[in-house]
Amino acid sequence: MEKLTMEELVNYAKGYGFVYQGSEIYGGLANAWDYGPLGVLLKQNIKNIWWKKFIQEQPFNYGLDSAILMNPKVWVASGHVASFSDPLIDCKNCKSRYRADKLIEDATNGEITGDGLSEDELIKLIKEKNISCPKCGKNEFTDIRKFNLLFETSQGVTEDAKSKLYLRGETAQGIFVNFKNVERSMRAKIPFGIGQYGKSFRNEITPGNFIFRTREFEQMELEFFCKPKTDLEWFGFWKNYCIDFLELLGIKEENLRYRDHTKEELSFYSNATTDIEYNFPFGWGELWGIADRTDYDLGVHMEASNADLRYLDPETNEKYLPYVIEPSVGVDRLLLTILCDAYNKELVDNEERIVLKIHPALAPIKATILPLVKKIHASKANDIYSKLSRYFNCSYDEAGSIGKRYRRSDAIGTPFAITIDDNTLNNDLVTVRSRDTMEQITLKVDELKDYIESKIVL
RNA sequence: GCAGGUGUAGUUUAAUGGUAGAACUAUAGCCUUCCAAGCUAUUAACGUGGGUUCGAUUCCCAUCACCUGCUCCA
Repeated sequence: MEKLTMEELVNYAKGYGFVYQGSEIYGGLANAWDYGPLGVLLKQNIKNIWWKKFIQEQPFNYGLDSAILMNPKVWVASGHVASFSDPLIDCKNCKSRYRADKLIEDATNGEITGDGLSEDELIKLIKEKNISCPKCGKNEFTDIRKFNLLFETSQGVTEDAKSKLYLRGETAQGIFVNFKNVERSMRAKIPFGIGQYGKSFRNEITPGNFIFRTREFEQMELEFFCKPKTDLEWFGFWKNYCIDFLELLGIKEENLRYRDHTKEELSFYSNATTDIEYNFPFGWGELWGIADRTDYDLGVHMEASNADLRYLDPETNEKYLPYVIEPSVGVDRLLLTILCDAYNKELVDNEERIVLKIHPALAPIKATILPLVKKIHASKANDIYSKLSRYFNCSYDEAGSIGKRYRRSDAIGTPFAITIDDNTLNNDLVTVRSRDTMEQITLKVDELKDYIESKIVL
């Protein structure tokens, strides 16, 4: 197959009800996308499988659903209010845009870092050092404009009572502030983890590439708390666990790569970070970041809130601030990855067939029920549909030739097509046709539920 | 945010200063006992807003959205 283009994928996603452009009839809203009937099912499946593998099947992990609106002090303490606002500066001549601190850093070959400097200080430095635009060489810059990556909103009904709030920029902070609650109420012992999924919001400077980078997005985050000095061991454990997870979902290995951050790249608080990248139609992009965040997050919250977030080890009576391993992934990115990876075009008898080869556990529709001849078999087919849809998402299709209906279900990744014919009316036997192999087997109607359930468990 | 490109049914496209033709898809019916068959009918489009003009989908301007590159990227 030729390399899939983003345009083709966007058309496909729209045409089959996975993802639509947001607010489309009003001309859209930049980088806003809505999930359609199949998209929402796929997304739910992704989240459920993540929850199953990262929470349900891990005896030491707990789930959480924290609020999107939090006390703004959380975001001050976490550093998001300060470092989420980049000091941006434009070249008046060629209109190129730079981050003022980066500009200084690059121009001085790293001798001077712009970290922690005020706007005035940055401007002063640029003038003093006679720093010029790397693109056109002129040194006429605009004033610094702050670009806060946190969305702001307000709470309170009257103007006076208005108080500024932020929409959360990540779900992780909701976990950190609940660390003690979970530890106490669940009698949790280190090491243990807290995971949740939910929406986050960032005023990205440059969103784009379909649902890869949007301003409203959904994350699945796990914060795993462990004893200091065991952090690198656990980092390795979760890194491998994430890689295994992607393999389990059937993501092709050749489309994945793992990039360990170098010392220079690491955030100042991080001991280790690995990016799992996927080869998207637009190039390699970060899918999953696994970071050893040390005790940075709990530390800043302990200091800012005055709450004692230390853990008392019941065996050694040591009191310490746990280290945190954070394997955190974007739901939308993972969904995009799954669509790109599973999208196939095949020639069958010189006719093109679109097949979405996703794992049956991810498939939005698990089985489609097809009466071979509408007039004769529709009633029986409806009975079977009612029966099976109690257990999983099914569809029913009586329009067009049987081959056309097979193709339609292939295109949305439905793993099984169940055909009802005279053999069903007389002997309770149905034909089950597989999406991937196009092979057919005959089953008793009563065996259908167990057969399909056995294939959709991960 | 900058530069370039694109914008006609769901998709792919045609033509035109006098409001648009098709193919595929879809829907309904006929036919049909297992891989996009056939026949009949039907729905459906000039991104939005201005301007020029008797008249604009077409020319001009603005805007919006998407694509590519740059920049950015917790």
